[in-house]
Amino acid sequence: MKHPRSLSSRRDFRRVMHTGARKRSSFGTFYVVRAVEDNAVSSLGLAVPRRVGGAVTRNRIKRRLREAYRAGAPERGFDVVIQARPEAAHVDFQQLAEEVSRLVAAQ
RNA sequence: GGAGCCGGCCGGGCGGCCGCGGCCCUCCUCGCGGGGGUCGAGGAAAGUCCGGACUCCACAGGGCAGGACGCUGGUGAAAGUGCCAGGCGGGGCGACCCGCGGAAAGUGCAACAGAGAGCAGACAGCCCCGGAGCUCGCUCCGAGGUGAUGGUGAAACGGUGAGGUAAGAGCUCACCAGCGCAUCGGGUGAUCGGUGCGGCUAGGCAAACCCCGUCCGGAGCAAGACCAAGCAGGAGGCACGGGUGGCCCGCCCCCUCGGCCGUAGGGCCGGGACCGCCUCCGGGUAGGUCGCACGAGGCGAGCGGCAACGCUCGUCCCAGAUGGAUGGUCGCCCCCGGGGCUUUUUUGGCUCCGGGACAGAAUCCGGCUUAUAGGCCGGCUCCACGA
RNA sequence: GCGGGCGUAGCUCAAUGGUAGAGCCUCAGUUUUCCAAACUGAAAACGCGGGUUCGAUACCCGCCGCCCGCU
Repeated sequence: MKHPRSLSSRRDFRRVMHTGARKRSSFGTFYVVRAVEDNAVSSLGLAVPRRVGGAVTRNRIKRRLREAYRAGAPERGFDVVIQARPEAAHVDFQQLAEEVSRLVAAQ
């Protein structure tokens, strides 16, 4: 399975965060919305604020979340924003991947 | 064996599986595709404290203001404590470490204590003179002398000795320390050593104002260049061509159109808008390419130099993302800590659990500073013991 | 990337080279039947580490934290 596209523009972030379904987990808040076209490649936006750590841990969180998404979440049809919390750096990867798949697929 | 000083280096390794970014090659069903190869974070990539390269502001001068720096000589493209070597002063038993223009240009500052704190000062004390008293080794009163003694303070206007004196005092002398001038010698120099003379003392703080010397234009790769796409302008002010940057001065240079003159550089005359800048409101776009990865470059030899470093030769090509790649996960080994077992101690073996730092390139480079688990190497000092 | 400002009692702020102060808060006492108010008293601080100075909250240097601009 391939990695999802990355969201970049402020506009896209706003769209997903305002119109999407909000779900919480121990390591972050999820915003999930159906993509405009059903078989478009899914998009993933990662919001990792400065307060969770330095550049190293923030990058690490983003990499782990991307990998966790790739491991099981739908390849097509969803736009997702994950707002990370400091716990995301320490959560077991197995648990992280299951949580991401479950919360996205539940939509 | 213990304690310590200085310098340099590394900063997990190997292998599966699944992935990411750049470049090259290749295949086809040509696309937002497949395959192969290759490269892919750091010693600090960090903080942004200095300095440069580079780009734009069209370009150089003088003065003022402002800022930075400050022993000497090297080195380096440059630089606040860049680095190396040296000088002087201070600290430490020592290896070593820390500091560095000027206080006899001027202004200013010093709480409390203390008699007195900046051309210093009589509280006690000491001494002399006059008077009075007396138990006649003194006491009291008055006028003076004195910076040797006490006490205060961070700091009290050289130290020791002798002479001198009523008591004292650089008052005089000798030596020492320190200062100035002259001079000799060593050193490129900071400065060191010596000789002579002078006057006897000139305090501290410039990370207080300041003085002297040296240096400094501004902005920053979101610089800047090109391409593409796209909308809708309005109000006010400034200027009446622009340029100079914080200010001033003088000077110089550059636009366009028409006409005339000149071989030409250019000159003269006349005209000058589209437009420009600033502030506010409103609208559009925030895509691509270049800059952008060969450089004050890395590594290894040789030579020169005490060294920093330089020169020559050989060899290598070594990240270029753009919401931002260099990862996720598993196994083995290594290191550290803890528990259990093994025959007791030391050494060791087996097994289980936990941990392995600080930290992520964004134009590039040279420094500085700060963070950092654990480990390696080299040089040196002091103490104790032994030979 | 470039630049600026601020860290002082629990909170909001002063003082600027010598002893750090005010208001609110807290605690104790007086007063009151009790509470409040009032009065009296007390506790409590210069972000951290070096340096300059006799002496630093202030001056200089380096860190740490927070806030704000410009592009």
